[in-house]
Amino acid sequence: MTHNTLLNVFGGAPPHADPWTPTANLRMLISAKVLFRPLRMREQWRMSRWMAREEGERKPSRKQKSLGLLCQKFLALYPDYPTSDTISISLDEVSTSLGVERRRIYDIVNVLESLMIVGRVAKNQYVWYGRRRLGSTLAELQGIGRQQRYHLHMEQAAEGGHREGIQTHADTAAASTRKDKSLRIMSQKFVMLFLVSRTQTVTLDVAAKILIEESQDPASHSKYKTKVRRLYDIANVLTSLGLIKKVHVREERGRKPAFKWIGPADFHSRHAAIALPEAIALPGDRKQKLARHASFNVVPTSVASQRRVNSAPSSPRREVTGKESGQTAHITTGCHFSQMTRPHSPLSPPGLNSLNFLLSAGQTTGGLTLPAGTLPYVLVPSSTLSPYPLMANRGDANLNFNMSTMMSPACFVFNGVALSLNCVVSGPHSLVSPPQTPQTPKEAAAGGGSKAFFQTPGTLGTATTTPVARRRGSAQRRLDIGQPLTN
DNA sequence: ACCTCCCGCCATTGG
DNA sequence: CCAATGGCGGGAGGT
Repeated sequence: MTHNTLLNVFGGAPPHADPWTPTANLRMLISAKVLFRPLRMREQWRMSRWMAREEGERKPSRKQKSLGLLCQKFLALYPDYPTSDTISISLDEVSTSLGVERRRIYDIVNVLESLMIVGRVAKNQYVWYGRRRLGSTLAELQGIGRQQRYHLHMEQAAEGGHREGIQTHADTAAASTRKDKSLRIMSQKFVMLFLVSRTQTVTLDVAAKILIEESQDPASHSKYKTKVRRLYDIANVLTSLGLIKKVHVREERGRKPAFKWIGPADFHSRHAAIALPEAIALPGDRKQKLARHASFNVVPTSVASQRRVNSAPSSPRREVTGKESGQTAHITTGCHFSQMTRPHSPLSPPGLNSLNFLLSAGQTTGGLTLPAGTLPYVLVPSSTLSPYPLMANRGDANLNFNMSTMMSPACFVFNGVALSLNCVVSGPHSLVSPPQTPQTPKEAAAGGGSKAFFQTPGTLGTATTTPVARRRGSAQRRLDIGQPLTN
């Protein structure tokens, strides 16, 4: 059974072949919704109960409606390891298909998104990544968790310790006006706790305390109960993902509800490509300056040498240049500009914090297809860029390349600053079509050599690189992400 | 009686 | 302005 099949069942026909609503009454519920749209949900619910009773049917029982169960149904609709990132999810269809209120889908999707099992693409539209990125996501969360010293937080919270004790790195998260104590964020933090814990066990109690403690919103400091409720929700989804399981921890005062990590523990081996040397840590001060206008230059090197490049001062280096500041930093594997679409995700703190151009060989790609709205991957067909068949960012759904910004003259905006991101690839293999596009003055000033760019023909859904005529020699080619497009 | 946590109201957001 | 999101906590089911 292919994705297509699933998708067809999913998107196409009316919801009657729905495996999750075996009983007629649910179906009726659904049609009732359509007919009586103006009715309040509560009444609809009562109505469905009534109908069920009338038909002498099994009442659902609260348990059978748990988020966890619902999540399992959701997961069952898609492959764990899809071969491409082209499976799209429509919340409408899912909620109809699973026969639940839309609100519930948001709960699930939010925690799935926090683990990059799905990615938000647009309104009512997500992409399914499955577990393909799970390893790297977990690794990243673990890294952040350590960096944030979450293990210390845990010890502290465990003994009902004081508050505000530990320095959570310069949290420059100023003006975080956002109501982002969201499920997404909570979920990521919750997971971090497991990944950082020696025993890989986390009590809801401790988790809740930490979450409250971190919440910079003083108003939420007294909402322990609410936090716990949310944690249960998250835990249910994580459980259905097979990442954690419920347990109890012994304590002098009896047992406390807790969860234990039973998911993958070795994130490193898998997906070697993604595990390549990454992030260059630019010295603090430079970050800002570089962020004003980052330009990433990639100089040809044999693929082989790339693997060890991180330590050896091998051939021509890839480098990052802050155009306006005139500063240059050398990097190893490449870069990835990370910024989030969604505010304050622990996964990618705002800022130019890491750059990853994955230049590993052997990646399979055709043209590239981008989910409308984001650019999680920048894939360059190996046929046109043989030494560098794949350029990808971290698979970070938060990466802030979205088509609309790409199409604006401003290129793309980062922290309110318009930027252009250039990846210059030189050598005989790098080929991309030169733009027939007039460039902004600024652009012109910045560049040298012919420009190539990602076209986004027609729809916002695709970007392609087109091979350019014969290229030879050491001519430099540049690949600009964020060029204004023609039209 | 305490642990879970579903349900849906309604404030926010985003388009 | 309206639809899509999703914070939030009352109160009911489960044990």
